[in-house]
Amino acid sequence: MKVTQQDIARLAQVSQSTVSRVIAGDERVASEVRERVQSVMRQANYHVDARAKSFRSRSTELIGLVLHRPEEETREDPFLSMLVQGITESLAGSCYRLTIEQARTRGEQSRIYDDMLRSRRVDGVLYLEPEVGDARLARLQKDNFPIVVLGNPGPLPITSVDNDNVLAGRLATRHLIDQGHTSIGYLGGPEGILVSDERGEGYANTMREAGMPTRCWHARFGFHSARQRAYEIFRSPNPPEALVVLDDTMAVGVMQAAEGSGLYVPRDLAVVSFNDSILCSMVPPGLSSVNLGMNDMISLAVRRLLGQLQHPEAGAAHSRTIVPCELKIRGSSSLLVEASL
Amino acid sequence: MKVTQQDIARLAQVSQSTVSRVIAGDERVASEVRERVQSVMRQANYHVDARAKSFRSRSTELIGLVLHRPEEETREDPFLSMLVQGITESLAGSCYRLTIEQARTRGEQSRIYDDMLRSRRVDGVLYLEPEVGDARLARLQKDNFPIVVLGNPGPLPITSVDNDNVLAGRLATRHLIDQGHTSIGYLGGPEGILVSDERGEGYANTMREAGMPTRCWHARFGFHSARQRAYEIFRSPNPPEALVVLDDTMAVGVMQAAEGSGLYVPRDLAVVSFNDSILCSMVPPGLSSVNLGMNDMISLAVRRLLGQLQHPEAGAAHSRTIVPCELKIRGSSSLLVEASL
DNA sequence: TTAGCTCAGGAATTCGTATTCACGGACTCC
DNA sequence: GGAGTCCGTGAATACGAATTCCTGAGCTAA
Repeated sequence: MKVTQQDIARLAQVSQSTVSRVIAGDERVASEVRERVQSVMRQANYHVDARAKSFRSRSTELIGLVLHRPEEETREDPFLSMLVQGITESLAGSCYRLTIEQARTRGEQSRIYDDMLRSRRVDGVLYLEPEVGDARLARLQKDNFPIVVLGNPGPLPITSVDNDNVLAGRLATRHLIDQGHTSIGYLGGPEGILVSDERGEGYANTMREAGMPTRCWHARFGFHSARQRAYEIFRSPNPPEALVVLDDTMAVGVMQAAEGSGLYVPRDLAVVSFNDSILCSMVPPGLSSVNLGMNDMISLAVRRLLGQLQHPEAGAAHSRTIVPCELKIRGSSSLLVEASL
Repeated sequence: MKVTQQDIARLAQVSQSTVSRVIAGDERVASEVRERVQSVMRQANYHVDARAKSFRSRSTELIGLVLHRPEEETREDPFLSMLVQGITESLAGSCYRLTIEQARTRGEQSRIYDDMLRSRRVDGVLYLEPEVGDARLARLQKDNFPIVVLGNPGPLPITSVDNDNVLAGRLATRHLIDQGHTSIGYLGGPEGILVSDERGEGYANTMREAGMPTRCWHARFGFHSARQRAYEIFRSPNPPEALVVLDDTMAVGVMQAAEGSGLYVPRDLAVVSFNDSILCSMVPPGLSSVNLGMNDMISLAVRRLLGQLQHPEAGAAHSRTIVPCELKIRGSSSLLVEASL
């Protein structure tokens, strides 16, 4: 049988309101009464009913992480682990929990939107990599729903935490130019993916400024797809001698294709990618990668979201934070540092 | 202003009960009325209030994933991605969502237990890698709380999905013996971790049966810790010529330490590990690994849990499923397959 | 024809908590 | 010493949907 505040109240000879107050930590209840109630609660093994509480207080104490990629693409990608672990870690100490909402298709996006927002299944959301002109995002913002975008929110006045992907693309490209390369290509993700386009833009700008021709390829996300595309690139008439690659997972695929094609990294092919994940240290000769400060981004984004949840009235205000990025040079782009994984 | 069923009822000239019935898909409501109500709901942009619904129906439509490792250990480990993605994928189509509960410390375990179970914040849990004799697990079971253990539940009558870690340890060790190695060691995780002990047991049994001496080392989880420990191992007086390593992430650390110690894999050191994750294909010369059927385990476990949620009365019944495992041989343990990543 | 039955749908109740309002006593202040 | 204030507490209410109970109309069968 379910123990309720009513039961506790009866046993402790107080009213249900008082029990509720004790639980809420209301200062105004006499310490003698408080202790009596607490003792009864302990004895009766009472625990607040989360559902009733969330019904009454209009808060689920849940924040949603909205992903827009299908499982296949992120399965086994350490990026997701980093994200999830970073969020739960940042959430520790608050009353909030993380729930994951995966929007595979348009239809699912719509369902999730209704579920989360209109039904108020979560108190706020972390929105990852919105598409350009995401209508749902605009509506969320208009409804003043607590939301923080991890990435570029476009023109919308939404609080966001992002890294400067264009700059990151520049850093990577600049580094390869500094190494003396002139034939540098860019391997991005599927067309229309913002981060991919932005990094590609940084690449293209830098190349143009250096008076060098740009060459861009696209692949689907993930190791296998990148490896396959890289094989094609190396078989092409005039393969590049250096590649900027969208992310570490894909870059590892590229490096493997290079090896399979008889190219030595970094001598025959230099590679630089993005994220600076654990993979960079794992694969010889070490993968040069732009550290995008994801951990900082994540904890900042969570902090911003928690702030919004605590001060819902300050809804109009929004902020856009750009986390600095930094190139980590490893063996894949420079003979000098080959030993340092 | 919040739109409620009451509002819809007024607009559609019916009672609130009828609106509720329409939403629930009750057959007994006249199709004419049903359509009228549905049309009004659409126009008014009505959505069920998830909190009220969960309060009344006593279901949060949430399942919890209970992890027992601190963030540091799983951060960037593709294993967690696999887990999370597998679960959300298996959950697609059901009304349930995933929330993550990370139990870092004893105190947190207790808090989570109260939160999830006693407060009924989730409808059921997937319990990962319980510790031996986990008291909370016993209580959960006694309370007939929907739960499926991913791993070994010990002597408790709890539905579980597991792989045969002892057998997996045997397969790995047998393979190394078949390759002609005689000096084979085992590098496990922290002492007292069940999966690690079980795989080590399979290793030890097989070695004993072959009349070979066993040598076991321990390291903390993760790439860096394993790499460091491997360096120590290779510097020891009489280093092994083959190693069975607890998981892929750690094995990659071992292989890197081997390279750093001037040992060539597989010639000077053969390595076999567990999980058969994407990492195995990523690092040259390919990492031999026992595929533990994690994807099958995950989808099975979710299916079992959903079954329990649908038929709570069948609480007494429990099942223990062992997913088959299979050794994938790659370059790290055999010169013959060096080319196959 | 009428007792009995089916069925759509309305009225009322319920879930457990948080919160508002009200009250009586103790206290302060002029 | 009376008016106003503060404080601890209890009573009552609200939250929104699901569900139970009930009613009245239409139907069937004897």
